[in-house]
Amino acid sequence: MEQPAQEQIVRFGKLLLNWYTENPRPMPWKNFSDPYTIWIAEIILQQTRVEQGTPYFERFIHRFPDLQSLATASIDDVLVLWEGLGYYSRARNLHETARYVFLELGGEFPDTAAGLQKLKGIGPYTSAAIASFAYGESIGVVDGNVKRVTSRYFNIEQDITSSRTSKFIQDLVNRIVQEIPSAEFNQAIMNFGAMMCVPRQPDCASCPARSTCRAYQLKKVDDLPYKSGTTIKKKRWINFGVYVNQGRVAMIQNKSSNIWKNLFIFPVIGSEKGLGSFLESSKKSKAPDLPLLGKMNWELSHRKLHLQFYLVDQPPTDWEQNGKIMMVESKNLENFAIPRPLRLFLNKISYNLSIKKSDDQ
DNA sequence: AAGTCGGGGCC
DNA sequence: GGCCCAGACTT
Repeated sequence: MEQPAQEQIVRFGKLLLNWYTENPRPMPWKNFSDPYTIWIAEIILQQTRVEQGTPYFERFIHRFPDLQSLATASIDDVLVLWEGLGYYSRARNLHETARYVFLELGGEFPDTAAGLQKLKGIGPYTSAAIASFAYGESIGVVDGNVKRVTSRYFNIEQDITSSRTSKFIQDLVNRIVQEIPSAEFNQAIMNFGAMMCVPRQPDCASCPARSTCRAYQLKKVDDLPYKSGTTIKKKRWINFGVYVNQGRVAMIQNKSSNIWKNLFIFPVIGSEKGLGSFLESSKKSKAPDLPLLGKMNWELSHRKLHLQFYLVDQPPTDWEQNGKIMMVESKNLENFAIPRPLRLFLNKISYNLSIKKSDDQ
């Protein structure tokens, strides 16, 4: 496919810019222009809706207001703030990059997209976002919004998950920001995708771009963007051992799997290797002969987990699972980063924990 | 290019 | 139940 003509992309850019001027969308990180704050916001927003990420951004900036505060913090403290947001490697890379920029680069971020993209956790999208918003570089962002809006407006029929299509769209928006201020255009097209050109049932009747939108003219709005088939989620079964004593709960930091890496979990029953061995095989292990406290199904982006929680009545001396088991006071659990399903389970049994504790006293 | 990384909201 | 979200990294 060939790039659209110059006058087409300029018209497109001006349409979106006009729409953006009349439809502002206040977001807390727009009050900042420094690369650190913009970087934090963009990492939090990766694969995350603005509504979901906003409270995390507020808490994060309050706790780590500048590069030094983040670079000198522990990864466990960062993960506590990240709990519930998912994709925890983002927090790990965030912390590592903060330390690198603070210690090795003298606290100064690279001021170009190419330089920024060398940092861990910063890819094509985030480097372009920081470079345009913080430094005014003429480079376009390509995220899910941009792929959807451009594929519809210009009738791009190629699979948007392919790298060739991403490059085509990157070249397209890069041409636009040669003519139009990059920061404004990037903000405009993402807001336009999130508020007007939405994935399902967009309100094309009130869209200011419909008269020149190719998908609208061809009645293909519902068919674009095109995406190749999705992979099925594999099932996994995991049995956790819940050991409670004097109001304390046995927890262990997960080092054996990339899922929930460095978060704190219950020790896993039936494997000395911990969580990782269960996530490798699809076998449904034999149910242990123990009291079942609860069951829970939990879906990740690529796994369907069947979680079972068993009550264990003996100290977990033989559960050395690539880490050290610690007895955490129930009151202190909030200071640990814990996966969502386990946190929900803990909240459900917290009443029993306190009962147990008062019984012992 | 395909698989791996979370969790929530919407239909 | 499937899809999408201000994606990046690994294989």
